[in-house]
Amino acid sequence: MPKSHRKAQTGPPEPIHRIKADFFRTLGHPTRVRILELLRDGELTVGELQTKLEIDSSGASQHLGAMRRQGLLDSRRAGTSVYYRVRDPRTFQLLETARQLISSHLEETHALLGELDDSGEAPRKVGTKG
Amino acid sequence: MPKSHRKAQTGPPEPIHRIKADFFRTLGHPTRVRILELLRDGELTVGELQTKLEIDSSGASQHLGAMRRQGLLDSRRAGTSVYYRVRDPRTFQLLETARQLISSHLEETHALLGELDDSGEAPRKVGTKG
DNA sequence: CATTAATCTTATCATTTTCTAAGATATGCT
DNA sequence: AGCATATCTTAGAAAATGATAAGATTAATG
Repeated sequence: MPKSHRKAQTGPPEPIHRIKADFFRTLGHPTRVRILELLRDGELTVGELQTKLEIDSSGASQHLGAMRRQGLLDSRRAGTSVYYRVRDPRTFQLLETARQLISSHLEETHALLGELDDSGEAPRKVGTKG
Repeated sequence: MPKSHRKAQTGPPEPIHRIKADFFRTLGHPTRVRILELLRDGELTVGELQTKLEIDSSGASQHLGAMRRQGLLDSRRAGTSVYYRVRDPRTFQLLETARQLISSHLEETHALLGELDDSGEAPRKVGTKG
């Protein structure tokens, strides 16, 4: 039915979906994904993470802070050091499911590349220019 | 050990983590999360999604395209309409795990709020200003 | 209290993402 | 072909995000 151009947003911005989107967006940075993987085997200090990630203290603090605010990480202080750890082990399950999804998409993509020589033409889906 | 400021990135930007981050970033928008939830019970046309989401065709196409490129969605054309569906059901498992993680964080946050009246002061974690 | 080490914060700028508007393509129909 | 509907693409403005640099806190130690 919708045919015309320009149609403005109307209702409230669906806060539930915004919360979920914020959660995923927090995971949407290579350094932050790496931090989670580094913390798979237990807690590490900011300094240790800094070294492994090869970033400065500002970057480390900012990324860690974002993930702590999002509830992904927990921290405790010991002297001048601060240890971070993953708060909920289900976070790793999430990462694993994501890995599977990405993996099967990559395989599919790879399979399609092979068909370029075989079955006549590229089996283009809608919107994929040939 | 690291004490000094400024330390530049050195090695390659870890493409594996970039790929994972891109995946999560694709999920990092309220409209895109909503699209996945709307497609939980099966495929819908762009026009149907447009109506339910109250967005214009440009926005719909852009979001759908991003998710199709990421391998989250699949599409098929039927006449002038295009039907979109979620490619892999594990995507819903991912959403469910995310929901659980968000939920338990919200509960924790809520519990902390309650303590403001009881146990003297706000039990501030590292870095939370009082 | 001064010093040092570790972490956090703020400000600014560059980059990326999203929104909006306009138009281009594709399909079906007469 | 000409027209209508649905979807996609592009371009530029606006908003959000990330990188960098400088400095502020916090805690331990002499």
